[in-house]
Amino acid sequence: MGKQRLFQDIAEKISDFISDGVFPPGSRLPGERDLAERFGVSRVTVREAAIALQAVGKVDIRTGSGIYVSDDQPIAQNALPEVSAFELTEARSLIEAEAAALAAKSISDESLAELDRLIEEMASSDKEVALAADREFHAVIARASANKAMVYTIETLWRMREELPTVKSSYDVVCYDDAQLLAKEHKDILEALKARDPVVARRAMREHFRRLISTMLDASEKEAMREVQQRLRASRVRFLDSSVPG
Amino acid sequence: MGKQRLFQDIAEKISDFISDGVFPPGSRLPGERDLAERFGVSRVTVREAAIALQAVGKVDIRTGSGIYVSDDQPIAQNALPEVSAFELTEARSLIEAEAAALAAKSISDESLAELDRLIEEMASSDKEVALAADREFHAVIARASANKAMVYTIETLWRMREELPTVKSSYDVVCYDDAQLLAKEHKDILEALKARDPVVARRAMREHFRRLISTMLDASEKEAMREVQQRLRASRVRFLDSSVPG
DNA sequence: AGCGTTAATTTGTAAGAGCAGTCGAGGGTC
DNA sequence: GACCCTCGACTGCTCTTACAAATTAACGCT
Repeated sequence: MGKQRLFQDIAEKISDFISDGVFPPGSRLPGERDLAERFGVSRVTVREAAIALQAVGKVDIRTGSGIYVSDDQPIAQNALPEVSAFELTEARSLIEAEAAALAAKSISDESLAELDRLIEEMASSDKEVALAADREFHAVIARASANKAMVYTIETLWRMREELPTVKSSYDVVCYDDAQLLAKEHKDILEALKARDPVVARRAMREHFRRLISTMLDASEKEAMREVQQRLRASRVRFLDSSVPG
Repeated sequence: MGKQRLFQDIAEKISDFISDGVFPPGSRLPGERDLAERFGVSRVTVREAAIALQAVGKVDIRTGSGIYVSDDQPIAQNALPEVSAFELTEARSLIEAEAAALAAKSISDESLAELDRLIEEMASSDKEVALAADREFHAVIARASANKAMVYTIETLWRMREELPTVKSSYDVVCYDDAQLLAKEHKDILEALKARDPVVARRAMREHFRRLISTMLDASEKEAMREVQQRLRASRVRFLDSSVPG
């Protein structure tokens, strides 16, 4: 793992210096020639490192002047936060339930047909296909809410589910151990949407995720230590007691 | 405007080729020497362009093998979507209401005191201070939900409110034209949290945003009417001018 | 046919040079 | 004294040449 490009090493070192406050935001760091000598590498390498850092917005290279640390350092805005599978599912439960409630009032017949098709696809034995169908099922409902902010939010939540390793493993364990139950929940949601009933749609979506959380908690309980068990159980009580808006 | 770095020119050209399908995702593009000759630049410059593209994820440079176009081209994942002020407010209404309901059950006394302080700060005549306090008020409640996914989501929604120009202007018009009403709504939310009542907290938060939406709609109605009037006035002037032959 | 070695290709890094843009010190003008 | 202009030092930008290291494909051997 230790053998990556040299210029990437240099880029990381410089980046660390910036993080550690050696080079404060707005300040100018030593010239290319100087840096090359300090790191014991060629100017080309320093330059490549600088360009890589510039491309991600950490520094700003000004011709004839120097390399400057960018003022707005929080470039990590697009980075996903470290959340637990439980937190993510709770958030999805609350947010997607509201999206479903919105969708119930304005969903088109085409979208309903699409959802029908996706439920069938989720029964596929191919995990990849089933997962994609699951994702699309929730995405269609999000779009049917006719609110682009909700769509974006729900997309981001799904990215967390797939891109955060710990979350992904938790979901993969839980999601497909009871396919029939999963299918029934999706059908319940679809029925509520077909009936154009926001209240039932919200409840169905919450129930879907409530069951997922429950299964997750059961799964973790088997492997977790005693104190961890208690914390999760407390969380479960808190969520299950949450009163649903009418 | 036309004088930027040469390697950036090359990077743009290559990027265009990728967008235009000349180099499909996954394909390997010509070697550095080859590209250098085609563009009439040195190999170093091609290399710098490639590194810049790699830093933003458009290509993948493999030692000893070549430069490959990345499979997942949608780099615009961190870009905020184009949402209207109305959509954003609706989404905030639904999501922050749930965060408030969660927070009601677990918020600490310290956080409640913090919220008290922030409400006072929002009364400041300095718009900057008031805005920062508003933001922090919602952020404190989000954190009190003890769900990092909710915190991140609400942070992102606030970023939309500040970074999308059209949304920002809408909010700036609406938010401070009735400071007393705004203060009362915030106090209502705080009271519900102090009472540890999730249902009332949710309702108060929804009411807060419902009123904002309502005010926004009124404002946009007035704006639309004003535009119509102006257009009519312009037409009248034009007509009067043109109907008087010299 | 399968497998290991070799050779060609490609990226990675180095060193050195000259060009062009930036910025400040110093001198000149009003 | 205040302003402007020139000039020179500094810095980034691009090119050339050269070699090292990694990968890949061809080749020959078993």
